[in-house]
Amino acid sequence: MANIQQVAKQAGVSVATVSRVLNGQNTVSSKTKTKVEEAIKFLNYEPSMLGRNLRNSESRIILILIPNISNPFYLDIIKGIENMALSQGYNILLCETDSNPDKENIYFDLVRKKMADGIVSMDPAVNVDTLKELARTYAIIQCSEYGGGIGIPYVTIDSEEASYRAVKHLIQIGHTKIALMNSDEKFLYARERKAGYQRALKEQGIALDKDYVIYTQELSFAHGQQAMKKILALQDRPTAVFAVSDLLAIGALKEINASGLHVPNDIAVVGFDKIDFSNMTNPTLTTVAQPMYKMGTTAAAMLIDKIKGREVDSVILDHELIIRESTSG
Amino acid sequence: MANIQQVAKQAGVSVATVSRVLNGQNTVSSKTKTKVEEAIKFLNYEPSMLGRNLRNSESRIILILIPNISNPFYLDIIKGIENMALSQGYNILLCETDSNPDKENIYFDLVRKKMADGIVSMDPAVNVDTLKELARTYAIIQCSEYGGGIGIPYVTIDSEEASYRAVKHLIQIGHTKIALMNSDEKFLYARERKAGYQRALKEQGIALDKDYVIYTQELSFAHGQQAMKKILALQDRPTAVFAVSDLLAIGALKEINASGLHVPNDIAVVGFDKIDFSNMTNPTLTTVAQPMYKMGTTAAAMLIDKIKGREVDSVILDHELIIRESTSG
DNA sequence: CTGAAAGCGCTAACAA
DNA sequence: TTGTTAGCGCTTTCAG
Repeated sequence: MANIQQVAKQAGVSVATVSRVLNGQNTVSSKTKTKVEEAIKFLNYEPSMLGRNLRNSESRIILILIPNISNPFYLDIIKGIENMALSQGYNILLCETDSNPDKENIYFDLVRKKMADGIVSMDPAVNVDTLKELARTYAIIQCSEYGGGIGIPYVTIDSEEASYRAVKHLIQIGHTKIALMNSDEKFLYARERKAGYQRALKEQGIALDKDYVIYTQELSFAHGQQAMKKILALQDRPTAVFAVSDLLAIGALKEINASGLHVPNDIAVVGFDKIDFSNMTNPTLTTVAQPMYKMGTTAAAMLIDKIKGREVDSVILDHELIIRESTSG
Repeated sequence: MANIQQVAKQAGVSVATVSRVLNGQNTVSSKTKTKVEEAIKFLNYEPSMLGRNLRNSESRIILILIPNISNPFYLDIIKGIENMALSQGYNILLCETDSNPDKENIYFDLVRKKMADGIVSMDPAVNVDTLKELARTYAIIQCSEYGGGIGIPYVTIDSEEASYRAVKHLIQIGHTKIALMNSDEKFLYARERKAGYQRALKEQGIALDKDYVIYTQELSFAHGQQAMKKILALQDRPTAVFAVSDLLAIGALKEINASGLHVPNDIAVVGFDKIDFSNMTNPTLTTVAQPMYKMGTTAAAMLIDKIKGREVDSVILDHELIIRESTSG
């Protein structure tokens, strides 16, 4: 547990010189450098980040805010953020908010108390006012979800267009009775995905049936099952379902199977997110792929730029429709 | 961005007094306390953890080492660790090692460099020598997986017994031709689960068929599929499969379905871990439940004890066999 | 009950 | 090329 002083003494130089060697400055003669390196090795010295961080007024930690760690949707984004962060000497603190303001506040405190240098927020339910307030002082990026027009840079995909393409695909393979399984429209992405759904229907002259639009409280398997139950109970049952999340869609799949109907012959299903499990279901799930990993690296790079005081602009990434068994029996 | 000096000046007291108020010491008169609190509010002061951490030689961060963030197995353990940590004023840094020594080393460095106060390791493939070496100086707990006898405290379940019960269940419902889908036996849990499998067979006088023991390189869906392919190709096909992980079992399920056979009528399947998705498959999966959340809280509590310099003993928690559709048509 | 002052381990401006 | 020294923001003796 040696410190820089002891290394300096051991090497017979000053702490400044040791610090220079530590930080790879080339203003040190190779002789002294060797001496210092030997002393470091001899004493088994490891520089303390606590001292360095205080001195530099930085923590080299970035916060990732997600509503729920169990949602596989976030996995690849997180990996992207982490790898980019690591490559720039940052570490990530993964924070599950449960969309609970108290828990959010614990994590916001971390940046207020200088224990974190910035935040990548992926929580659509986060307290937007607090976030906006924080963003005035601290580096914050919104990822995947963004509360439009609150002036925080974001990275996302074009949800409206993605939704439009998914529904158009269903129409092209012959469906006209298409249900939408959506989130609460308090979320921007929910409004955008509904808009895309409507545009596709309208373009093909299909009237919007209000009964075909079902809202769920959560993007979970169980809520997908529940919603599908309602859809199956409809008088004029739709022949296709577009769910705004794979977890919902997988719940729907299960429910359809349980009712003795066949996917896709009786009802076709499209999900959204391309989580790993969407390829493990029976049948495999047609879904919209977001470039998760890239979203993560982009968000991290933007955040680090912001931390360093540089200007950053929002980014919209591409998406892709993955056609699999649930729409092509 | 006020600091403690400015608060002291504003309140007309010394920094020591401010610090006392901050830390809730009751050696401050209520008058001065009020003055200080007003100054804090007035200046919008937030104490910096960088300063405090350096002074206290602690980071209040604990590391969680997992091989792969995508494995749902770890989710509840992580939640348990996090909640316990939070309640004690610690934050968690989630570290995915990819079972890659270089990446492990990045994270080990965090504790060497005082950026983390301790480690909960859940990586069975972690470099045991390094871990052992680190454990001499730093607080380390092994969770769920442990490399026996290396002197690091651990929390886990009795894998041998759990495996024994799972296999016994299969025997009780009439199976005698039972395959074991196992991990590489370099992992202790793999050896223990095999031992439980053997004990159950032996107890019932069923001879061990070497062809029925299949090893997979990874605990993943894809590897479960592959392994199941091999099992299905066997001359004398087993009527039941016990997989040491739900992900393997779900892969097996998919493969059996694809081959036109029926679960459980043709082949019964048992998994291990009770991940969320084990209840979403068709049919739902019989599996062994580990008390994940409790494992997490226990590990965190043990680690914090260790950080504070207290003695800690290893813990073995209970498990439970969850019988569902994949073994009871 | 309160204040002065030392120091946690490090970096960087300035001087030599 | 190297050393001296002043902090970064906080906690905690020790004195009063």
